[in-house]
Amino acid sequence: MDDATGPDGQRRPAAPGVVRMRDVARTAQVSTMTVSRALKDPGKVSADVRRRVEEAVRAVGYVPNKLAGSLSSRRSNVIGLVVPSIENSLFASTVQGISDVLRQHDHQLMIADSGYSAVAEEAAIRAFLGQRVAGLILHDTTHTPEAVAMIRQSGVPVAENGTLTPTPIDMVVSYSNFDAAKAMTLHLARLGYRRIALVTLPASTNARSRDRQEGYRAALAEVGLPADPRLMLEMPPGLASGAEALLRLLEGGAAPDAIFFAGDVLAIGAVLECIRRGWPVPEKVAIAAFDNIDLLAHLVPPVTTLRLPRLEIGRRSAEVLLDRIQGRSTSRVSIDLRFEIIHRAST
Amino acid sequence: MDDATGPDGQRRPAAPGVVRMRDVARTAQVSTMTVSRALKDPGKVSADVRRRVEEAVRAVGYVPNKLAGSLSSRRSNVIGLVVPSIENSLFASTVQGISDVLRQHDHQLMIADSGYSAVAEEAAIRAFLGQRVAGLILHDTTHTPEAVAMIRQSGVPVAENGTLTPTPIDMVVSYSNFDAAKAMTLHLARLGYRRIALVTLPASTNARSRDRQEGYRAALAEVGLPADPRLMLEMPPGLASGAEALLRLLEGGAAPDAIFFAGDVLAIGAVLECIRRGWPVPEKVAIAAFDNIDLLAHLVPPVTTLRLPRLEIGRRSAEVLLDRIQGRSTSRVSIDLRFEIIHRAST
DNA sequence: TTGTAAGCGTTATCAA
DNA sequence: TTGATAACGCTTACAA
Repeated sequence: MDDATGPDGQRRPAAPGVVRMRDVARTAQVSTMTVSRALKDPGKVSADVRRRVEEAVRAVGYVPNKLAGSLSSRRSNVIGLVVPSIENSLFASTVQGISDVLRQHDHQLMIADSGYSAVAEEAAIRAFLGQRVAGLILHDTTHTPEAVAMIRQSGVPVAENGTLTPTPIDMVVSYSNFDAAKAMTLHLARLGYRRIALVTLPASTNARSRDRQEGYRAALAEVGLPADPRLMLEMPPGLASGAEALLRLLEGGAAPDAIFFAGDVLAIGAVLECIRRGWPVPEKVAIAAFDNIDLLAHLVPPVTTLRLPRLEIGRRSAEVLLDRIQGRSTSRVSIDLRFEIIHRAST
Repeated sequence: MDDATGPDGQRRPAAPGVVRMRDVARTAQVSTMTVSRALKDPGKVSADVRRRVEEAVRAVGYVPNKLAGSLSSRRSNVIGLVVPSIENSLFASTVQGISDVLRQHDHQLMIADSGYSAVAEEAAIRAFLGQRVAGLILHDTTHTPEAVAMIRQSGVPVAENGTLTPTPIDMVVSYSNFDAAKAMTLHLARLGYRRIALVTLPASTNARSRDRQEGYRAALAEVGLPADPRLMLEMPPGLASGAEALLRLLEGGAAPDAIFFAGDVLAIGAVLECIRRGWPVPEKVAIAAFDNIDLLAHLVPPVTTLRLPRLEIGRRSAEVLLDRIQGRSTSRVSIDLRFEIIHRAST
């Protein structure tokens, strides 16, 4: 057993309370290797040793150093997650799902946000790879070429979440924004609406918005409704934005009979504006939303929307990563999770 | 310069694409130490070497291994955060604030949620200490004794966020739940309301709720209003809960003229219930909320509430930790951030 | 079942 | 300004 005070090398001293495996080993009268075994694979040591080690761990207050462990074993138990915005509560369920699964499997979650910028995402990915994460979860599906190259070179498994992209880096776990927007548009058409407007977030920087626009157009084509460009609007996120979109559409020269708000909290802003003005929904105009925000069920009237598998996306993403990390699978899965239309009084 | 293929020790092979500092060193024709210097402190190497190293880094696609770096330097750039719930959007702003500051200072964020359980919080803290985080941010201010002991022994700086506790482990960055609840209650009294009800989340497990109840009582005492126990309610979180609280209070035998919802989205649920029933607010009953959720400003009527420094709490927490980590400060600060009453039409 | 030695990829230290 | 060497605290590989 070696001594902590080396002959010369005076490094930055460890914090006073820092306990190393060798301290446990000394207390338990065994080698560090035996401590290591007793901790990770208790079946491999004698009952007596196991007991002594456990006791020593408690006595000295030992917390194993994962940095050293991971460096040595070349194995990490940290997963890196990049979301466009931490503050946006739509992503919160997904993060919760990821966190739940990781906790059960003794893994940790590192999180960063890109502010909807691919360049910032690249920086976050580089930092995560520097931390030698065992896997990555990315909400966005568009990345800088450098980011993709780094990930490929590192060999780290990746799950992408934002939309069911046909060209994933590795694995995708999502629902189809195209299918979802198409399904809701068809639903509105089936209810008899003929002038269905679509409001999305700006599509130029957002693959999800683009997919939704295409799904909407596909639905119109399918039922033989004309695609009036005056009925398609792109708005910034926010409640006020939804109200503004409503007014612009209704007071323009080509008023819709239904508006499908396919983004953020736009629909809520619109319904509140209707309440404010005393406009009856759906008589004045029908309103549909895109996400199962709790509030939509409690608005007046309750709002028709899509139930998206946000939590499940998180859970499954974590699961497919763990499957790969723990060698249970080598396949590059693409998981299409299901959505559902929740019909309520607003349409 | 040594060779990667050792004489015998056949460990788990590194991933194919993994590049080490020695690869950069070989390419740039310098020692690893010089590469290390060129990367961390470019001023300490010659311009020529700097250029060669930079080029080599790019050529081989080198991403420094922080695990090895932190192990060797005994310095980490990871901060651990434990929140009660990831999904609860009230914490999202704080997380965003933390993340913003950390990114600017090249630090990473690890996040875990405790599900409002001190035992789960302890497990998360143990895991973080195992990762040798440089600092901890805890939303809760009540912890298991073991958790406190571990943190103390580790010497890691901690910032607590939930309420302005008089007995922090180390540092606190928060607002006073007592003062905030008191201020709003006084505000209602000043507006002429005489039967002011308080609805909080269950106080038995939540220090924040307790502080708010005490602030409410203190305000009543100060203005000489009686504290009618029938006017104090504890409810689980959620929109439906708010509606239920409203009905219970108004249809009980001791109807209030104002209700102060000091928790979660309770106030929103109550206002929506009023809209549903056509009850005029504040004529039928005045309603005040506790948090600056965007939606409150857009409801009908807009709801009086408190502007709490959620984002700022995150930013300041990260800042005081970094101050300590980087040796700019040794003091155990306690920061009382300010709140503000936003008076709107609902009261 | 237990221990010894080497090495994980970096940085601190000291010497040149 | 640069490099050689010894840690950092753990686990792998192998020997006893």
